[in-house]
Amino acid sequence: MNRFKKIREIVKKIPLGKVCPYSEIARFLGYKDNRIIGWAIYNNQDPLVPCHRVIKKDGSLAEKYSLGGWREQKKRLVKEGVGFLDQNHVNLRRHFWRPGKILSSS
DNA sequence: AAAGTGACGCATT
DNA sequence: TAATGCGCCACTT
Repeated sequence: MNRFKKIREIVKKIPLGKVCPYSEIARFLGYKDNRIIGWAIYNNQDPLVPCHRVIKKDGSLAEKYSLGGWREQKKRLVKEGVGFLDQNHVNLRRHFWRPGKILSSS
């Protein structure tokens, strides 16, 4: 049931300085609809959920970042050391992370 | 209770 | 190459 909750749990596990695409989270949890990831953190006020580390698969940021738009999101990421190739494209080569890493790291 | 809405991503046209 | 359609779930009204 609480897929949203599950999703947020995953998002919480994204390490500092890393980013994770919506689709990876969805796939990890067995969901076919990537949109639910965004919905799960839409208007999310929980500071424990680093929703700014969740991005689109091509590295671009969601335009409707709830806490101030993608520019704010970018600011947060840069602050964590995440590099950008373009104005709204994360350097996935360096900062890509996927939920599966939880398994290999523990 | 039913319908609308909402941070995506891929296949097809 | 760009635009459109589908997938499919929880929350709000």
